[in-house]
Amino acid sequence: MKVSKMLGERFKESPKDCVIASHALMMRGGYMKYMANGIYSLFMPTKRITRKIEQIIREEMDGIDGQEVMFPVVMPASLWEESGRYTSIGSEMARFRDRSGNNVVLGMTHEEAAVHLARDTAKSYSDFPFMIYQIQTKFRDEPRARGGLIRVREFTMKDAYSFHTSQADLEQYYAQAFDAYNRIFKRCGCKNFISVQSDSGMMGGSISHEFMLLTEVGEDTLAICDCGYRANMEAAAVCVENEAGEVDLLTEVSTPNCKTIEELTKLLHIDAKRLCKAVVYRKNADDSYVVAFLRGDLEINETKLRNVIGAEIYPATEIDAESGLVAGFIGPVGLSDKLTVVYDASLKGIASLVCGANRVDVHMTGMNLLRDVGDVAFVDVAKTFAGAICPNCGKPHIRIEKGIEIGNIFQLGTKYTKAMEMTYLDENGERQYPIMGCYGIGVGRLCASICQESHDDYGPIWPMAIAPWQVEVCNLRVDNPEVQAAADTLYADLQAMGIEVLYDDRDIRPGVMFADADLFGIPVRAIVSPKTIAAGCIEIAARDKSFRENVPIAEAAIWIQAKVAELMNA
RNA sequence: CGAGAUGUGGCUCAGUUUGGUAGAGCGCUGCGUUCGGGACGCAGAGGCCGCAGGUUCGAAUCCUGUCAUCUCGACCA
Repeated sequence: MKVSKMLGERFKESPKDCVIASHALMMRGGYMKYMANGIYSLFMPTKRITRKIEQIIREEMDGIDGQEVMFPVVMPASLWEESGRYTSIGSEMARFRDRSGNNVVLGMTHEEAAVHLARDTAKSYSDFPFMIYQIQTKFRDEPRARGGLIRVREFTMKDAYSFHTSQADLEQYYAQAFDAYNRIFKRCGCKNFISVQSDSGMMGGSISHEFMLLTEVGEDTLAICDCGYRANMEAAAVCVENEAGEVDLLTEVSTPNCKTIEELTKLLHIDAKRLCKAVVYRKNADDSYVVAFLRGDLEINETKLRNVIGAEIYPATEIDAESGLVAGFIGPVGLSDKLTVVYDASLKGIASLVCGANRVDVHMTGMNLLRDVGDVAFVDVAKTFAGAICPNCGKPHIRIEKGIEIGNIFQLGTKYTKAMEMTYLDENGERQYPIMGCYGIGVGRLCASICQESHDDYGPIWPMAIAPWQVEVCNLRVDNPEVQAAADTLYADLQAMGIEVLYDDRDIRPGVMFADADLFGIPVRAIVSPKTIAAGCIEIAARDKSFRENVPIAEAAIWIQAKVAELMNA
């Protein structure tokens, strides 16, 4: 490809709305064009990168016996009504009517379509297991797109669905998919990525993992321990150690205008770890109140709370008087039994707590949960924190990092096959529901994430395996016949060898050409210029500055070919 | 959906306080001089100042509404 013929423009200055490096560089480098919120067109270099990523994904999916299929983008609402998600999913799913007035949806995930495709053909246990996948456009009407291709509304995704006749078989395949994912990200050139335990969210199911590229600009927060424990903050279990302390009498104390943990600790001269803090939420469904009690120094993890309650909730900013709740003075003793109340395990084992007395300006000391409330069931709804005790090794070594979710795998179970009546006959002639797994990778997000991980101030540094081209030939002086001839020849020779070459054949100043080359981020650069041609050489340099050599013209193409091969296998 | 900020040629911005012929740099076109890290000179092209109302002799500038974008939060396979 000749740069002179390629559509796209590169800029010296970052577009003002770009906040993270990958977004700014991909806009500056002419990789994509903004069309609407979370919707972009991709220029040729990006399309070439994503095509390579898709090919790597394809090879690895085929490698674990995946069958590539294609599901529809537009699906009838009736299919989604079967699974119950037509109503359970909110406005992030785009819905409209076709010309006949039928409700249809734009696919944002394809479990329903996968079951629909498989349920009439896989009728015998001998048809199992199998995995089907596709690489296709998804539309999710996200409340807030950001970070360029990191979070968009329309994007390309590889989504895979496996079907099994036993949990053991699913788990065995899940492990294979896990390994395949590790290979995919490694082959794409990701360096700092890990897998973490995750919350299953709207997908349902039990066990799930997310693959995270560790980066400061990541949207997800992760709890990591040196022992190997890794979890998304949303799913991270919290363990705390409590000193029991002395049992004391339940006593009311006057605490005028003392509503916060900080004020209480100062007034009563106690550690926040001795406080029983109340956090109030309301259920989306009926606005009823949910009160969560936890240790004073901790915070609520709303995702875990949501899972424990089994309902959608929102923080209660204002509290109605008839609820019996007195903001700032809420305690477990004598609460209305109409409330949903949960106790976090962080309160366990403390003999004597300070809590609200459910009256204005009054707290209680000496509260003992077992004695004063009863044998409460403790749950885990606290948010983990740096220095928390690792649920795996028991040491206080949890650290918090940020990551971008580049892929995920779920053990779905029978949620969809049951809801949509997909059955098969087992060895005994009995009707059974297949067990499903699903596996996703966002292609554009992966591309942007790799840019985020691998760039400098001047542009992306694409790994060889996914670089839009393997080599860029810079013709530094088109007005010099010797240079022109050598550059033309090198371009032709490399192409004849099957190497992917971008040829900058423009009549521009060297500084501009170098700046653009940095933005192209192509791993190997051949610079043809009067400076080295006089000595019969072409300069060959790495985008990441790992090498820079003058190679005789006659050997340049072979030299480059070897270098490309070396970097492909790196 | 709440709070804040911003909308002026393709890009980055000035001009808005105090209303008076729409500006700069980069980019683009032509000519010339240059040529190893975003050169220089000359000559050009390109803008209903987000949109809609209003105030005024006169609005990019003041008022009202609205839309969009970004940030924080909410939300999010």
